Amino acid sequence: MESEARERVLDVAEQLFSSHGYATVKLKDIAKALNMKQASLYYHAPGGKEELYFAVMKRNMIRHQKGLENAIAAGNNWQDQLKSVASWFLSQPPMYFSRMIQSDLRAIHPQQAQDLMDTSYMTIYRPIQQVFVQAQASGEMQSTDINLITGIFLSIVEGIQSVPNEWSSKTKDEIAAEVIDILAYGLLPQK
Amino acid sequence: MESEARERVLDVAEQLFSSHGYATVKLKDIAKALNMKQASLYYHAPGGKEELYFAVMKRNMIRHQKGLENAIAAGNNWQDQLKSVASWFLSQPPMYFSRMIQSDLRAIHPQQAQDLMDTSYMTIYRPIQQVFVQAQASGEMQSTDINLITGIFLSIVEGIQSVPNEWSSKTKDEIAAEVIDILAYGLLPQK
DNA sequence: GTCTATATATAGATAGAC
DNA sequence: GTCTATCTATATATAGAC
Repeated sequence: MESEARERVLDVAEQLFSSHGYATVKLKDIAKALNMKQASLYYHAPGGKEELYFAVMKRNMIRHQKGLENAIAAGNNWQDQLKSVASWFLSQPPMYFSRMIQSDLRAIHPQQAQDLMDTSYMTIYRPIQQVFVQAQASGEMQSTDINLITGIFLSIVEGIQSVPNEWSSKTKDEIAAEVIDILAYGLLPQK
Repeated sequence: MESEARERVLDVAEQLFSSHGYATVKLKDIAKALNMKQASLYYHAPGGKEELYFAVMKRNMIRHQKGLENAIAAGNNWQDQLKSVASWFLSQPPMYFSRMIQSDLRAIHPQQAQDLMDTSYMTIYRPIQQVFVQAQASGEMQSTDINLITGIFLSIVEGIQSVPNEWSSKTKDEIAAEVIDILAYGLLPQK
């Protein structure tokens, strides 16, 4: 049971850690965004920076699990499911998967890093992978390398997250739909 | 004119900074990979960490400019050009563009950050963008949002960089070719 | 719950011997 | 060119007042 105040701390920490990474974000930055002093954070997060990061990411992943479940259930074919999944991601603090793996997890204890790797696999990677598995099993999609296309999809979503708003008058949802249409014409069975 | 020894320092620093980011990599890590002590780095890089990062990234981008130029010249149609471009990237230390922008450049002086942004635009983004511009102008590709598709392509290449080798028995070049084929069937003019 | 003050740890940078 | 020793700066963490 998390207190209201701790939730607020986690929210701000999540936004910053997600956007800029573990090492780049200082406790002072988080405190500043909350209009408090660095030391005050230890009331809400007695375990310090590393535990705060761990708690933030764990909560993030559990939320994604539910969000993705709903998103996938909302679509009747894989294109709609992926558009819905993309919308979900774009409604959340940006998730830079590759940076998490290549940078952030290297800076924390290996056991906690492994935990987050396993958790992200179960909560994020696997649900999306299953969309592709089912789409192929039912013949709605060409046979391609499942892990490859899952990874590519996640990369693309990450890419959309970081597209500057000035580059386009489109909303990110519109961009996502456009990209998935591009993917679709290549992935659909030959007509 | 860079000395042989400084080149070696830049090589190692580039590998580490590119893979894990500015804030995560400590001067001690770079020194260790070179079998020397942290303080010894200052002989080769008197400007310290920030200038080392700047020099490394600048050199990286200039090398990419030449590599991309050759890669693009090697292909007769946009698919071959992109495969060649992807091969080039995959032969280089991984370049995580979004992390550079979202994390690394925030940690250095704004003026140097702006310089690297501008340089990366000219040396990396623009050459790839031109592949799409020309492909569309000549009718070999459907009309789509140029900046969008350029960004997506870069995201995908980044994604391939970080695909663990165990996931697939394919080489990264094979993976890249496969992905571009997927893109192609969606991007080619309707038949 | 948040503060000031401060302790501790880590990282970056400098001086000078070899 | 690289080392040891050390200084300084920054960041994390703790203590205790309010």
